[in-house]
Amino acid sequence: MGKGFSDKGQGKALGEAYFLTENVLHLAQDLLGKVLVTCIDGERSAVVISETEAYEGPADRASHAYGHRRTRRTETMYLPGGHAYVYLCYGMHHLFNVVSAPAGVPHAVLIRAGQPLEGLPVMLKRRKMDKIEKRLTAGPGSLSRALGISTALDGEKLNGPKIWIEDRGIHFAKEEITAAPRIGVDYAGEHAQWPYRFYPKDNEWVSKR
DNA sequence: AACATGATAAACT
DNA sequence: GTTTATCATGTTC
Repeated sequence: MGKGFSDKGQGKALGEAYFLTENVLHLAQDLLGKVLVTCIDGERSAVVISETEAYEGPADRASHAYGHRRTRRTETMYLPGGHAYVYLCYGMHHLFNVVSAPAGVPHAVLIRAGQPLEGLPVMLKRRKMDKIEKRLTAGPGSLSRALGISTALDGEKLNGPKIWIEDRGIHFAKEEITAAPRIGVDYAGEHAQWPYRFYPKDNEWVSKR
């Protein structure tokens, strides 16, 4: 069951300024409820963001940019906020991150799950599914697959025409958000326990409780 | 060799 | 229904 979010009201695409904050923990929480829209090969789809993880660049052992590491892959994270960082994980999953903070500060927010909002038929087709279930858009790999996001979008600006984020007025207060350790970052030692993963309390469109 | 995962199957409660 | 194990897969370091 959904919360019955309307898909009628068109929102306004968020501009670059929104993504320039260095407070990536706040941004990760503020992105909950925002609408992630893609238009790939003319096929449009959108979800309400329902699970995020903050990666605090240089200070965060779980981040690809820990210690200001610069490689061909991580170069995207050093772009100014408002770009897409998409990389291949485990050889098959295209994980989508929102680059944040000013140029040179490699913070990012991993988008882990969303609630389907627009383009359900094309999302089902991309996922090779025939009916809607939670796993359609839960988990970063599944979400990207449903939205048609691939590493072809790495470094793309989040102001369209292929991918952008809208504010349609859905917002969660801090008390409505659960903070928990991030998934799949055990290699990061103590940093793996940091509560940098966020989702709205009682939201069912979350990859793991 | 490691990796910010997901699908599946088998063996549980 | 839930937990647990296994493995597919390819880029990066």
